Amino acid sequence: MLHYRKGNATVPRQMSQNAAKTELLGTPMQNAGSIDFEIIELLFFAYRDFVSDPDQILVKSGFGRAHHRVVHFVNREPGMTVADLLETLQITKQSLARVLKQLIDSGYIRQVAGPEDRRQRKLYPTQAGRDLALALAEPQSRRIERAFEGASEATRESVKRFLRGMQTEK
Amino acid sequence: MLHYRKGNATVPRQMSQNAAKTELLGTPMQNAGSIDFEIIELLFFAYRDFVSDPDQILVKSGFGRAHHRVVHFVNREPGMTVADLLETLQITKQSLARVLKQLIDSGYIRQVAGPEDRRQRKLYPTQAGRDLALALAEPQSRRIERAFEGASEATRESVKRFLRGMQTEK
DNA sequence: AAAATGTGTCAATAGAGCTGACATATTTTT
DNA sequence: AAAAATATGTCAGCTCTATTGACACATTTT
Repeated sequence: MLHYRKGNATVPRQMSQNAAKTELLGTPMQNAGSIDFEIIELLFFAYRDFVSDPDQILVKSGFGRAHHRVVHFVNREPGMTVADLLETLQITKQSLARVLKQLIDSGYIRQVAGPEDRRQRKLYPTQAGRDLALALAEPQSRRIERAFEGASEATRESVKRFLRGMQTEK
Repeated sequence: MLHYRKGNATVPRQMSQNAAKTELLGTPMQNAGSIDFEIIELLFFAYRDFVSDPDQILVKSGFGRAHHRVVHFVNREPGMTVADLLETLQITKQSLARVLKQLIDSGYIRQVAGPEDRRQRKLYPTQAGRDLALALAEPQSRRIERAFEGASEATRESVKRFLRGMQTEK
């Protein structure tokens, strides 16, 4: 599954010519202390390709990955506040500010003062924002369906349970 | 599983007061065209927390996520070339250059001219590089083990199969 | 009245990535 | 031998995402 070429882990010249340079390691790192390197890499490759789909769409509108996250969660939970969004994305207010402003200026998201607490800025998608979120989710959904091809409902649940278990508990 | 507050999807004022502003959507995006938004979010949160462990270690040495990837793959496949690494990480040569240079200057990785093709720069970890890669993999491995807690071998295989299926085929 | 909260904004900075262009050494092809 | 291709390195300039710290404003809570 690794994308790089296997085998041919040639021992560097120094190791045979100069005994002092034993510091160079020619043996692949594996099975060290029961660490499963394969699944670590699988997660890396899976996620890398998973985000590549929306990334391609986003460059056309001049947006980036951060815009995707914001537009996704605001669509999933209309009325969420800026504080909710910061908590969800675990980024800082300043990081969010520019991205959110651009989405508001572009007409994908709007702010409404909270009905009870008027300090709050509740966030809602416009129809354009909803359309964008759906367009971004669609290729990701297709990729997931392909990965689950032929899988039972129990398998799907196992994968979801695993992914939930990967999260830091709060 | 969502980190943001559920419920209270209050309909914004405009929607009740001004019929012209129907553009604001108050309903959560879900079940649209059989898209499974939950697993999309699970992947996002799982990966976000998965990389947070090594990130915390790396800030201490002044390195970032890019250094992690490089040191990981060079340890997994000693003797890989710069071209192999670019292919694996799917980044450009220029992006890799700075990161690789820093790792070489810091003594974690060394370059050796290819024994057959002397244009090549084969990459090898030093012992310090191996130690770093292991230190970074360790908390990730613990997180994965926790997520697999009580899972059967078949479940582990199902998860791996799913992750493989998420990759773009080449 | 004072303190806390939710948000917005400013300035400065950093890490990671990009494109395009060009240089060098080496190997392969013609 | 000459030309083309390959592997790598490097330069300049750019973008996006994210950071910290500071401060301001309106509003709510104490």
